[in-house]
Amino acid sequence: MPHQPWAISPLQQALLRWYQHQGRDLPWRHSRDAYAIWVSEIMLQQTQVQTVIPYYQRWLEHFPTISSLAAADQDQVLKQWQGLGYYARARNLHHAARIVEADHGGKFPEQFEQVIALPGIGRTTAGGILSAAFNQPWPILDGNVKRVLARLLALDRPPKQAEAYLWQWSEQLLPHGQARDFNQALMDLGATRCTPRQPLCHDCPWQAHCRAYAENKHHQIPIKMKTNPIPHKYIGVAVIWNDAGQLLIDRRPAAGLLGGLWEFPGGKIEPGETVQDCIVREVTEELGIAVDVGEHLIDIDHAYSHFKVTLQVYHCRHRQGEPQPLGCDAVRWVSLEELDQYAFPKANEQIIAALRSQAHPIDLPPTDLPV
DNA sequence: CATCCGTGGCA
DNA sequence: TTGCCAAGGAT
Repeated sequence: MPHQPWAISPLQQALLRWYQHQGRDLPWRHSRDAYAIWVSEIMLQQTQVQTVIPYYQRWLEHFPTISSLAAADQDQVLKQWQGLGYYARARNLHHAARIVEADHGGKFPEQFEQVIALPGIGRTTAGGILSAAFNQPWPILDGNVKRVLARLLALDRPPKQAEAYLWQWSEQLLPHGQARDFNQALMDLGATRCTPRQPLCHDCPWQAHCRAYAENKHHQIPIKMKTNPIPHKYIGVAVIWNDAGQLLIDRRPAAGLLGGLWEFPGGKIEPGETVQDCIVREVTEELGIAVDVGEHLIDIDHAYSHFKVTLQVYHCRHRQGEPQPLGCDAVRWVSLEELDQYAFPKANEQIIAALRSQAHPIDLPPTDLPV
C-alpha cells in the first residue's frame, strides 16, 4: 500500500485523465445495478466486448432482475447463452442467482467474502463488480491488466508464473476513492492501446512510465508460455428421423463439455471403425435404440479450447426401441421447427442449417435406406 | 497446480 | 489454412 492512499501519483493521474477522454462507452458503464454489472463481468470472461454486447442486451431484456433469473429453468438460461461458449458460466450464474435469492433476500451482496463465495465469481470478477457497482477499492487482474503490468514492469517471465507479484502491483496502484474508474481504465488501456499484437505505444498515457517501451521490449512482453499441440477427434453424428418426420435430440449431462446443451446424438469413432459402425454403436449405447444409417448430410470441422473435431453427420432412420437417456440427461423427438426452442452448441447449429437448406423429412426415402 | 472449458477474429 | 488470443474460474 502507498504511504498516502489518498494521494494520486503522476502515473495514476495519467491513466485516469486518459480514461476520462479516451475510455470506451460500454453499455454496462451506464448502470450501477450490481446485477447488470455482474452479468457483464461473467459474459466478459475470456470473451471480447463486441461479442458480449448483443448477448448482454438480450439477457437483461429476458432476465431483468436476479429474481427473474432465479425463477427461470436451466433450458431458458442456456438458450439465452447459446453461442457465447463456456456454458458453465451460465449454469453458475443461474445457480448463484438462486443463492442470492435464498440467502441475501434477492439483493446482490456488497461484502467481498460473500461475493467471491458465489459460484462463477473469482477474485477478479468480485473486484470488478464491487469496484464498478460500489466504487469499493478491490484490485483486479484480468488478461488486460496482466499484459499492461507485464509491460509496465518489463516482467521477465510469463504472467501466469508471477500472479502473486502482479496482484500486489494491481493493489498497490489502485487509488482508493477512484477504484471504479481506475480498474475500468486499466482494462481499456489493455484493450485499446496495450494490445497483444502491435501495441499503440505512440498513443499510450503510460509511455513515459513503461519499462518495456524504454527497453524496446514491448513486442516480446508478456513472455509466452509454450503450448502443447491439441488432439483431433472424429465424431459420428446421427440425424435420426421417425415415421412422424420428427428428429431425435438429447441433452448432454450437466457437467463437463457443453453441459446441459441439446445435441444430435453421436460419439467418437474408434480405431478401425467406420462412421456407420460408430453411429450404430453409439445410439445403441447412449439411447438403447436401433437405427439404419442413410445418406451423408455434412462434415463439420470445429475447434474447441483444447481439441479439434470433425463431425461426420448422417441421416438415419429409427428402427427399434424407445429412446432412453442412458448416456445423457434427456431424450426428445422434435420437429424441425421446434429445434429453435433448444440450446445447441455452435457446431450443431450448422447441422440444423444444413437440414433447413437441404432436406425436408417428407422428401427422405421412408423405408429403403442403404444399410 | 495443470487441465478443462467455446467461440470469433485476426494475421 | 492454421495457430494464437481474448474482461477467468472450477477442480
